[in-house]
Amino acid sequence: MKPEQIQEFRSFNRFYTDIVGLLDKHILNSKYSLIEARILFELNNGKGLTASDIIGLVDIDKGYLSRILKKFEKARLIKKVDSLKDKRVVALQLSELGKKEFEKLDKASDKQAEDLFKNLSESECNRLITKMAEIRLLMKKGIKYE
Amino acid sequence: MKPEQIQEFRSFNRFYTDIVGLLDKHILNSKYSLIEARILFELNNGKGLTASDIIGLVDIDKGYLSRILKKFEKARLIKKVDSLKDKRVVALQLSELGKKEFEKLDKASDKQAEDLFKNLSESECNRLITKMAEIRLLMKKGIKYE
DNA sequence: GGCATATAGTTGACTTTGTCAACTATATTT
DNA sequence: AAATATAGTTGACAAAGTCAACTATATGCC
Repeated sequence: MKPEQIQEFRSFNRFYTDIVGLLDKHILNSKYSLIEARILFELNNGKGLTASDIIGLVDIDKGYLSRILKKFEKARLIKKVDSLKDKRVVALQLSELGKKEFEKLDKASDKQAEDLFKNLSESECNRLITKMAEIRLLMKKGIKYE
Repeated sequence: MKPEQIQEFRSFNRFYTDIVGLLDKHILNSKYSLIEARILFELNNGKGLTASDIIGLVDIDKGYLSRILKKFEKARLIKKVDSLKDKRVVALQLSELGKKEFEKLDKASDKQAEDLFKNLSESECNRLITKMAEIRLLMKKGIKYE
């Protein structure tokens, strides 16, 4: 990759992470931290995940995660179900309350995205999202063989 | 924006921030935190910035920034120059050492980007970076009237 | 079977990062 | 010249994240 391209990439990163950072900051005037919201997302997304599964999905220290999950359990957001075949592992499931809480965050994030792009026309939205999907594909290809 | 587009946007955000998060994490086995590195970047970029300028550029609490700058000064990375016309403000300048330290971080980031994309062809790199620039333009347009 | 090694998750102790409000000093407004 | 605003500092604190030791169970291998 050429030096100017690297500069553009890094400049884009600063720009993009600043924006996402502001969005996250705003959402997170909710009762959940960014990482907690992400864990709720993953729990909603994949049923019966274990703590180890989550670590594979989000890059978090296992001790830290353990405490977050304990907090979630205490707040009745999740249920822990002991695995039968392996007594070390527990499957995690969002409770009804947990799902409701997740839905709230999810709706708020949707709303935020909608607001963010409210000045773009339909065709601009199309172009934007198409480009994001393409970037993702290209980057996945780039990363694959690491 | 359509619901599927919002989903794609948010999914892209998770993907992209995960990657950038990993890159940052790696760089930051250096002696500087992410925010410190960003402040060094801004100081290198704009000469004679004040603390307030930096707050305008990076979204940081002024107390927190004050301490970081004090730390930089102690480490001889910056010089503080009292403004003549307004005795409340101090202009900040990277020292030679500060510039050297910044260069190290900067080179490491460049290298990281280069490695990240080493499996992409020249034309793929072109497409990728072009799309990033386009996304930035579109998003800036979207945000402009907030 | 029985020992060595690996994995899942928990806990304690700790560091780093970030927040908030009060405060000093100077500048600006009225 | 009094009131208000701004730049930056400081103290006290809270939130986020790290690291290693530990328990319990599982797996590989002789």
